[in-house]
Amino acid sequence: MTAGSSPDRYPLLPDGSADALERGLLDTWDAEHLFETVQASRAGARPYVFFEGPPTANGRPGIHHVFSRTIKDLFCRHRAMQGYLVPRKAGWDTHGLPVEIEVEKELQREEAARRGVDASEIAKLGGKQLIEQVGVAEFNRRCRESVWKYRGEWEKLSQRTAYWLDYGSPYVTYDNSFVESVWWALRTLHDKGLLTRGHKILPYCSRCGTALSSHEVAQGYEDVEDPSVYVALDLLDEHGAAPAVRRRIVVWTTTPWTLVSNVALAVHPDLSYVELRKKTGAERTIVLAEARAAGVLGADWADRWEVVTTMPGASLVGRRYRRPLDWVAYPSEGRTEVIVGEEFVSADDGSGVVHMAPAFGADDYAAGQRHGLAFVQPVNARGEFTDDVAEVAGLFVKHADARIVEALKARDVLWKASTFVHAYPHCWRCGTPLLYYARGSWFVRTTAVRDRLLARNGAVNWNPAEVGSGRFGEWLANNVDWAISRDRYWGTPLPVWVNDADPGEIEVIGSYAQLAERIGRPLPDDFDPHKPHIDQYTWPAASGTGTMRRVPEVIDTWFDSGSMPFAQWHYPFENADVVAAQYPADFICEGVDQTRGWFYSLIAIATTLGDALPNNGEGQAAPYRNVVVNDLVLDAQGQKMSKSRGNAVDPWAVLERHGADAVRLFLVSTSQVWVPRRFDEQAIRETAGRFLLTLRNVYNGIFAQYANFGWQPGAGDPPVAERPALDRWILSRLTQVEAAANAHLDSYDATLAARRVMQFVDDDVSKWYVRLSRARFYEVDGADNRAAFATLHEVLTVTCRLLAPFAPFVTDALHRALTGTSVHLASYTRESPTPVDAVLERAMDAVRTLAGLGHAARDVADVKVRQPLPSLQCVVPHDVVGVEALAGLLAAELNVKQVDFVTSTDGLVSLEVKPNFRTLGKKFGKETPEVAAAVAAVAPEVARALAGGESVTIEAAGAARLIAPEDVAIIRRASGAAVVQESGGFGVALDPTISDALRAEGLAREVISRVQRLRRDAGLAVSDRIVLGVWGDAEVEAAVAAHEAHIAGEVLAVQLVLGANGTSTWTATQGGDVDGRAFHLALTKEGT
RNA sequence: GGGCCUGUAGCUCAGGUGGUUAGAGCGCACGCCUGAUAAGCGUGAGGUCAGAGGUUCAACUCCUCUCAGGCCCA
Repeated sequence: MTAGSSPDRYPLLPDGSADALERGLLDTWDAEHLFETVQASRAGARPYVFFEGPPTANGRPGIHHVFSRTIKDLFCRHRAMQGYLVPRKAGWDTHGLPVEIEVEKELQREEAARRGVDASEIAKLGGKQLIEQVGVAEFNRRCRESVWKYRGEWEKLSQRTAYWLDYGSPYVTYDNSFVESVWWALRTLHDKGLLTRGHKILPYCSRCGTALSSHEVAQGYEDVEDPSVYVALDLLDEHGAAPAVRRRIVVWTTTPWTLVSNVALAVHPDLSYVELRKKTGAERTIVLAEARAAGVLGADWADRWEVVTTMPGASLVGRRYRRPLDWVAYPSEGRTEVIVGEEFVSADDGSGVVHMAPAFGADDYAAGQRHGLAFVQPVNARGEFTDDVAEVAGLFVKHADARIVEALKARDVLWKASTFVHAYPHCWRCGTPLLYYARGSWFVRTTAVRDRLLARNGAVNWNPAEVGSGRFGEWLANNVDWAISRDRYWGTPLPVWVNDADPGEIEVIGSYAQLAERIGRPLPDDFDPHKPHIDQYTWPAASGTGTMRRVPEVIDTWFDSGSMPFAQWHYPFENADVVAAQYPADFICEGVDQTRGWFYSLIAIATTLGDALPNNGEGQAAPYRNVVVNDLVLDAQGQKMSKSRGNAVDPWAVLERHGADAVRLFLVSTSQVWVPRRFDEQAIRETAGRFLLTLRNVYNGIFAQYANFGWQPGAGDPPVAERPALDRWILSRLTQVEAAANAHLDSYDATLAARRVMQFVDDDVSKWYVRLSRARFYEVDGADNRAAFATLHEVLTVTCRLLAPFAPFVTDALHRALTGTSVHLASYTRESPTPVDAVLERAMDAVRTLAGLGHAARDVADVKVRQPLPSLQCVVPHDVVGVEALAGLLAAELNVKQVDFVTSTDGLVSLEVKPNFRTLGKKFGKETPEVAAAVAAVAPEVARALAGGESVTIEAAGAARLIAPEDVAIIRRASGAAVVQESGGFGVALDPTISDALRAEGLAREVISRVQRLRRDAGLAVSDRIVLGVWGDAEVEAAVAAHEAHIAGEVLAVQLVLGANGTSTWTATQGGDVDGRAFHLALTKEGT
């Protein structure tokens, strides 16, 4: 052992927790401005454009955020290491209902405290009242504030998990500049005729006077008892007149009040319908779905009814009928009292005939659009019938059900009425049953560009591909116009001004300058485009009469986030050059829940804007070229995490226990990111944690500990070609792994990339290279030692780079220790990696297989590895070459004196012929099994011929068959008296004979082993020299004497005292025995 | 009701173009090593490949249906 010249040239990683190591590095990065340095070092390089999907900061970030941010970060890091400039502008989504709800709850609590009642009491008042009570200005002021409630925590968590993002100049969707860009987009859409007015059916709370989002609706389902009413409506003949014999069609509804607004019936065109006549009754008949006859008429219906005809629903389509109630006049426009065909009609309940009221159901409305049906809406915003319906005017619709049922009975259209229990949505605030209700809305006419949406989507590289073609593609193919207006307060105001005297006269404002021009004066310095301030801006209509006033709505917050590619740069008012360079994105990544969210809003806006954006003309791709979609993070039991279940994981606690590296590595490597993954801390420890420990051990325990005795990279290191096979092998493997990881990341497969590198470190580096090379690290100055250090240094350094995107902390610590520089400034791949030696890799594979078999043979022979054995004979498949050169490694690994590779000509080998079904199947088809059986049973000389590469003819299945060498695999079997193990064409035969000399050698090794343990127990350093004493059993003493020099060299003994315990005072002594032979060991540290 | 995903060992996952002993890690059992040591390594036992049909000489793999779980939509 050479004395160390600079003991801390390679500093050991500290023993503390991963958390401590990572926090230390964060401080270092901070002090070095590492992120800024990386960005600056890539200035002028080709950009790799990343768009950050903006989170809302009014909720705490969870572990699933760590997940998607890890993926975003790792691809950005990889591309940066490849030399790209990767812009990483942070962003915040600041508008919208979630923010309003937070503030609303806050207001409810305050109001409750003021009145001294429970907050739930206040909630029943309805949201709008409370908001209007404090005033929209104050409400929006609070929303603006509320958005930032958790901003600090988001930034801290991002920083802690090494999600590098430029938080210095984020885009904020409520900023005036952002809003102005959104206005520009809306104005542009309007100029293209793509922004229009229409209706949309929304779940609506008549008490709160507001529509609810699907998320809110989902919170409010309750089981309630509702009417179940069947009506039988007269079918008319071809001329629209009532036929002589009454024919009626049976219709089911659970909302009788909507029958007032009935305009059509729907049947399923492919469903079978029957016309039935009562066996004992008059001529009149009824029509309903065949499958529902039993449900509607009773299980014994066939006893009482006879089938007149059976027909598909399609033949009912177009028929006229008479509506159940004629309380409202039909408008002049649109078809009425007609049967239409609709796929959504089911035969699972009801009568298979659905009543259509387009103002009160989403299906109904869509059907109304498709079939040009009339639109009847005799219900006001409070949920009451209007004065147009004298019979029930002023009544809340649900309360009118009873009166309506009475009227149906009186008109002889009621078939039967009962009640049933089902889940129905209620307002989560006040408990009022929701109505599906048509509201006036503004739409982006995405249906007008559906083909272009599909074409652009087709050009996107989706990961996984199914999301693009399936979930997202289906959604686009069935796309309906995007309703972008919201009757809310906190959002980008819809920049539409309408003449209060003529709703047909509208103007869409596309910039603040244009607004100032309209009102004829500059906007104030503190101009705020939000409600209510914006609503004060009015001007006389151009037509001469009336005033232009802004419509009350704000827009869907998804329109904000979908506008970020240009709005984050205040395009087109500023930064046209930046947008030209950074649009579209090369890469975005979000969760699957964003298919209808951000993925959609980005592509919808980009497609409708078309060449108003740079690089976005006809035929261009989507605003993103590559997407990675991640799935949910579930708990350890596979359950969705949620606050209510109490199984949500606190990311901070997890990071503290395992460190960000382990968490990131676990999340990415455990399964493909688009598969839901279970978050199990036990699993983190066992997989990522263990892996990182191995990596650290290789550095701390092997490399650094011994390199600090004096090795450093230099001219004295042998060139790779002159290093031992083991070194050349691991370097060849390294080159393969480097290329594979890089290629996987290039194709957005982070999981395979991570697994490939992890497997390399664990299997190739730790389990094989380091284990077999350990002794080479005990000295630093020989050529072989230098080769080992140089090789491991290269392996570790490159491995750090390959892992840096996944585990940015520990790889940086190691890379700095190895090279003095940050891994994040390094290049992901080397310019001139070691060439791959495929033959050597194959041979090493064979050796590893043989080593496994050898260990198994030792197990069977029950001889421990410490006991040398005379010989091992090996057989390998004939196409494995170069193994002989590695015989030494195998001999050392298995502790045998001699390793031989035997061939088929040797008597020790028998041949087995294994049919190759792949080629035989092609030649012999149905007869394959018989031919294969004959092939397997050929005589030894035939087998030998095949092994020699000759074709042979054999008799099989009643004919002569020509069998070529490629039709078989030859398995060589070692045979003889030795212990034989074999697998897949590899085999070993171990000679278990232990001669006296071998036994002595085994004893000597036993002694060495025990002395080493004693050294360690006595607390000696690995380089301490000792005086060693051995006495006891004669055979042991003889063995030690015979191998004295070797033992002394291994245990660093400067003197070996044999056969007497003498009078020395030993530092440490130990008694023991081997196979019943007792002896004593004693040692003293030199110089004491 | 529709779309998509998933179902392989106790657990977590691999298994181009169909080919006859279905693999790995963890865990478990047994053992090795003792100069990575609160580390390292080996061997082994564990599977009707969710189920049922079909195509084929041959199905974990292709097709159809069913079941279970998940996500999204209605």
